[in-house]
Amino acid sequence: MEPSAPSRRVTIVDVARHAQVSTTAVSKVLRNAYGASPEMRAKVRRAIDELGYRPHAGARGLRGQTYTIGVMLPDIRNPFFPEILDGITGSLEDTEYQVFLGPGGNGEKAEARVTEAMIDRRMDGIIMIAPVSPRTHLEQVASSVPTVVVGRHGSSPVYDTVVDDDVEGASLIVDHLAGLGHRRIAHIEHRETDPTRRAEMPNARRADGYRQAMRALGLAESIDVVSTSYTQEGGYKGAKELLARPRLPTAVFAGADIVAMGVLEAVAEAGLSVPGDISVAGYDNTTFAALGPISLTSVDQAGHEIGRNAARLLLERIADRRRPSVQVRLSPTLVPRRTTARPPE
Amino acid sequence: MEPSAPSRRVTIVDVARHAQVSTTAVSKVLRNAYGASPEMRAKVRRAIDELGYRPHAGARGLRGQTYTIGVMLPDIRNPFFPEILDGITGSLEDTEYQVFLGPGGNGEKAEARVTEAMIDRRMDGIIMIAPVSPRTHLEQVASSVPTVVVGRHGSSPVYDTVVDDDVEGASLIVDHLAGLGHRRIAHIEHRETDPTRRAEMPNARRADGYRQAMRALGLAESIDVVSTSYTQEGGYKGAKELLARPRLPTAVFAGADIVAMGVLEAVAEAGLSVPGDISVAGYDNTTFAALGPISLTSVDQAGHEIGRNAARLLLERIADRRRPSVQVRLSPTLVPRRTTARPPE
DNA sequence: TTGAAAGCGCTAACAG
DNA sequence: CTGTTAGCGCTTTCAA
Repeated sequence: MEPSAPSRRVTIVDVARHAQVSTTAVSKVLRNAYGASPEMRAKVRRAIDELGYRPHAGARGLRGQTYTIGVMLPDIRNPFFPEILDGITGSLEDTEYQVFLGPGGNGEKAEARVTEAMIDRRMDGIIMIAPVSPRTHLEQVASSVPTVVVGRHGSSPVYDTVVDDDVEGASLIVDHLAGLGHRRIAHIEHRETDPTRRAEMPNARRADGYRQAMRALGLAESIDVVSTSYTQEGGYKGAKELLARPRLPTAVFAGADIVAMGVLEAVAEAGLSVPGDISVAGYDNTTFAALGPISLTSVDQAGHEIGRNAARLLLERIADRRRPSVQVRLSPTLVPRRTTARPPE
Repeated sequence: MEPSAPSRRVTIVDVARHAQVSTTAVSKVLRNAYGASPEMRAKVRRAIDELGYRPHAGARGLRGQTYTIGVMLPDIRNPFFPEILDGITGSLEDTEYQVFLGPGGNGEKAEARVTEAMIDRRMDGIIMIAPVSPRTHLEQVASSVPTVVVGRHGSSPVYDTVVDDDVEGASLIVDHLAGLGHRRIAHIEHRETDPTRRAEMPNARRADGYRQAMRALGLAESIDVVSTSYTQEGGYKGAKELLARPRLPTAVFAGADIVAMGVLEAVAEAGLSVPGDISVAGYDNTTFAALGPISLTSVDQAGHEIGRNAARLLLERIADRRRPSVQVRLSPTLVPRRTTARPPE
């Protein structure tokens, strides 16, 4: 076997010649386009199989579509994304479209690089998962290619959105804890200063949902929010701060599972037990939340459903670029586990 | 802002006109190719900036390169991949190349689909991470595009490889446990029947490494391997089996962290404590192994280094497709944590 | 050093 | 229903 032999690939011309038809005919068969008799289709398909022909996506893209969907993933480490991704690829695997993930890694700049790269490659559509870029950038992307934005609140006329209701998710947790008898329920949020992001980012909505739910339960005076970041360290620091309060909270609602991990660590260090002395809840129902030694009460976003909807909306928008934008909102569910229980007497 | 307005993009012709030069000149500047005076370069670059021109990757690919690198990822859930990915993207971010991930999901078929899609898009190179496909498929891919295979033992003349030494990693664990005083050290492996895969897949090498290390320590008669799968459930079942032995092992080396999670669960169910009654070790040093409540002893593969090497080899091979293939082998390190300790008296 | 012209592989527009 | 023709946006000859 030759190392990467640049042997000429089979082209549409080869197929046409082999099948004794025009390239146009082959093209029509490839695209299932109108204007080819059944016999011709059969003949062409046979030639394609016999020659092992595969169309060159780049060349197709020069005139038509590239049959490529780009998914921008800000943080591949986030254990919540695989579910969404499965939903997307599952919906697309019976289509001609192929999904490629662009690692959006490090903030706005990396996101911009990836989206530009997707546009440079004329991808037919883009799904942006929990982007942190300013809205103007999202709209700029959306104005040049069909786009669906996932995990970001607020709507735009130029892109469709799919979100899970973070306000509802937060109240699921608060209600659950209050139902167990807790009153001093604290929350650890991700610090957010930018006003647009305060309105659009899931973390901010969760904090709002917490406040709303507390008020609805008549626990307004117990509202206690610590601002750190959605990291294990953020959870650790936030919990340290809470554990220094004159009156300890009996429950901590961490805005994300990873934050809850830091909380568990700090609580253990303080010699307190979970859930005996203090209940802890997270958000996202990540893989490790379910692990035996952790067993963290959390909120499950219907990741698979989110992905399915995103894919569906994108296909619809590719088919009709000027239809009005759509917003899909899904509801989360509570997953109670062993880190939450009745407060100490 | 128009919803996805198909407004004509700036092309190389626009740039050429704006700069008052030929398209050939612009092309040369784009590719840093030989044959353009400094003044011309400056003029062209200015035009590019002024017009906000970005080359169409697909069109470039029709004659030259696509400046796209594909990374096939079999299982996006595996917490070990992000490190490798960071290594790859880090090495490539100062180049013209853009990385896209292909979700290889469900076994050979999905892997084939993704690699074909990458080839259809004329990606300039492919990195396959821990592929499960038969070697013939890997070689077929490699024969049509520069390829680096990561996390798979055995070499091929047509592709380069980067692996972490799994035999060494296994012996790190066994030596660690033996050093603590353990003699009855059992191992849970991933069942592998295919002979090529037994030789090439990391899981099989780990099992071999375990046996080798046990023999080297004179513990040959204590060798005890249970074959299940690299899943939490596999770990659970494997541990159940081990806990039914007439003489219990004092330590269990699980072939992967996720397997160790299942082991911890089974051990807890049996009313035994870790590491008091039984020590447990994993492999991969995944994110959750470090979490406080888990604190699992594990083996860290130098993921970042693996990624860096893979990217470097790929660029070298893209530059010279007929150079002899290269194999890089890196060494893992032990990360002792709280799940391993001296055996009970 | 520069640019004109051909062509990469495909699809769209059109004519038969 | 079928085929011919003209590009898509770029790189690569090859001549000037």
